[in-house]
Amino acid sequence: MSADTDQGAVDVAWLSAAQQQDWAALVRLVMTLPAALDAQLKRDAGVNSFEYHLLANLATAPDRTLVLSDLAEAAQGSLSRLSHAITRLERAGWVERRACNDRGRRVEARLTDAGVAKLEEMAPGHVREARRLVVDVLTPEQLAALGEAARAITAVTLAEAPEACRELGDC
Amino acid sequence: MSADTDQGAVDVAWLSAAQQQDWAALVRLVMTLPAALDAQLKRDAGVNSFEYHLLANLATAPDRTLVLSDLAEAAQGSLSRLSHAITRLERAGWVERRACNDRGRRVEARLTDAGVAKLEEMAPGHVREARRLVVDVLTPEQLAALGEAARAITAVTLAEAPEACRELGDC
DNA sequence: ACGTTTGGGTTGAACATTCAAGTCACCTCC
DNA sequence: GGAGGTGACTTGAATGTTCAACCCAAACGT
Repeated sequence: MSADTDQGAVDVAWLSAAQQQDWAALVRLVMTLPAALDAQLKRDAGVNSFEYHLLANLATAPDRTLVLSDLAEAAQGSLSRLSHAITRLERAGWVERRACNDRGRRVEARLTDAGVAKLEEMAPGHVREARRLVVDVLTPEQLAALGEAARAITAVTLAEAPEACRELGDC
Repeated sequence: MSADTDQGAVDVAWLSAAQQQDWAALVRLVMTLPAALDAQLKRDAGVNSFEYHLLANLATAPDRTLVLSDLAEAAQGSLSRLSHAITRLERAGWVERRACNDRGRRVEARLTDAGVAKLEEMAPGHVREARRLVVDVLTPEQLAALGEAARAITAVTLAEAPEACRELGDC
């Protein structure tokens, strides 16, 4: 269809049988693991994993506060997605927005006490799920290898994520 | 909040520093890799990865045809999500629905010739992206280890996926 | 001083996904 | 031979995400 992206079929090396197996396993992983984690959070705490990550990121930030664009980068989401999400969290009383007098038009989000409480309430269940689905089903060596592979891959994907390119100064 | 799920904070073993590192790397992986793959497909072919998987699954099925519930299971999505997605693909002319005279109220989806063409047009780009983001950044041993870990994890997550429990006879 | 550009956010409409309800065909069991 | 189940979808409304447009404040250039 789109005639401009037609370097199309020029000689793409296909994958070996073993590579295909591993690729397929990875695809199944990235399809089912986030879904499972999301389901647990939704069921037990009524938040989705993006919102969870927002709260978690704020909790570890100095003064439980972050400028929105930094938070967006940390949680790997667009500013728009973040803005909508913060609106929901604000409505729930877990974070509050406030303009920072600093410079420009920046806004920062701060985790409220209720937000801290909420996070402390749901963190154990989340960790339990992380153990049950990942940590406990792998040997220590397997987990280490998985982490290493994940770091190698995200070295590429993070460098290209529209939100994170500032970190590497390449855009 | 929900007082019934309150085995809450009872003594959850937290993760070691190394485990936390690996867990965090995995989380970043499952946040960014699907997003990157999705973006490539959307940009170059105008479909999302769920739709791509539907077409790919149909392409390898006998007579390029699958009963919807089997397809939903294969692509790890709810029947409802599938139904909406098939409607879109049908509108684009890449698949067609037809009742199968078989028994019950089953419906099957068949990949049309246009669908085959579309898939052949976009597969190379997708494979190239898979190489670029995953296969080529890992050593063969790392890829194999990743595949192994992924299989261990999905052994749990797939067994619990509401759509896939039939396979293991546990529901 | 005054336009222009850039950075940082917000907003609303379009689109995708989920959730709950509804439909229809077949089966089973009084 | 109806009454109630069950399996396999469909549908519409609610929710979440993306996309494009917009707004405002500060910095830059002349």
